[in-house]
Amino acid sequence: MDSSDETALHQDAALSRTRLALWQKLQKSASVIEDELRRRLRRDCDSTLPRFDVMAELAAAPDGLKMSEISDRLRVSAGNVTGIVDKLAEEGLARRVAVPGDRRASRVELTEKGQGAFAVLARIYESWINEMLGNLNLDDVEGMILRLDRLVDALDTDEFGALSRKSEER
Amino acid sequence: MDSSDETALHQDAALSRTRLALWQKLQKSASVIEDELRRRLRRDCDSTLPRFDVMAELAAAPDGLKMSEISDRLRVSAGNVTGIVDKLAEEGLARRVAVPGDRRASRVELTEKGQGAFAVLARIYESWINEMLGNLNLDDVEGMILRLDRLVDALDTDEFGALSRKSEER
DNA sequence: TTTAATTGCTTTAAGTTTGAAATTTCATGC
DNA sequence: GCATGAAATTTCAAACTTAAAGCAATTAAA
Repeated sequence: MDSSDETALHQDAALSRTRLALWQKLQKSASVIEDELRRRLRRDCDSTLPRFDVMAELAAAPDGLKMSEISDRLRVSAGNVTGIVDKLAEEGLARRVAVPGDRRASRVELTEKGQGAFAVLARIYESWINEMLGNLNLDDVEGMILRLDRLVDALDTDEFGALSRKSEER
Repeated sequence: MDSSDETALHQDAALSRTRLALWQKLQKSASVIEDELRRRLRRDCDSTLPRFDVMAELAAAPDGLKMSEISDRLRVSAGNVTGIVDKLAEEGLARRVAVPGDRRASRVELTEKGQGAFAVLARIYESWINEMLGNLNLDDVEGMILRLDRLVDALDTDEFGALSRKSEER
């Protein structure tokens, strides 16, 4: 092994360490923000993050979504979606609609009440995010989006099982 | 309201939207990576992410940590830490040590077996991260670290309750 | 057809996580 | 001393999650 090989190895190792540090910061940021969102949703809106996430997916899908589509997009188990949708339905925020031609499946959609409730929630939610990310300026935000897009592309591509489905399906 | 006010408002609204988009990407990246780590830890190492996280904190603290310190640093409930440490202790990977002068508290530290086990885990873990973040080069990584540091600083500063404790205590 | 395989969803059991008591110990003021 | 409040953990119940099993309906094959 000559010295240029050694240098290359050393650089690889250093980059690996730096990537690890990045992951730790990414993880911490995400969990700090998520915890705070959870707390505020519970405290101020009598709701939860999983419910908000499901409603957000439904609000973005004018024709509703099948249970399996919700489960794929949010990357949570099918059984879990059943429970969340059950509760939204109990509260009159969402409903299951029969799919003509397939009696196994059902489409889930927001009720009018659900749409109204989500519209309120979404505004508050965005303002919270805007507050929490308040010290990142436009350049920062765009720079990070650029790099995260690249990261997500790689994660989707790199086989990582169940998680690539989302982009494949679109 | 004159036109310059309107422009300013519009820019604020646009920035708010962009920040929201950033958060969504951040959240997705983190959860995709986390899910994959969870899966691999279970499949290849017969372990879990919370256990790994606790061991990592302990490994980085030569004198061990109090239960409350673990709970603060990982931002999980105190009751949860009790359970995780119980299991690590059962398996001989960690132990509780009495704190002289305070019979309420106990200090948790890795056993030698625990240190050995963690050393192995940590190498594998870093290689996984290095693989998953493989398409981010040094510039990307450093650019993101820079911005995430600023974000974390703001999150710590901005009162956000329980979450600022970590940095305050150091 | 009849059979087999797949799909979409729900149910169940087991394990996590949390938030709120409950417990024990420490610290302080009186 | 003694009472009161705070601190460090643990216990406990409720909510959430997942993986696996189960069902019913659909599709494909023989």
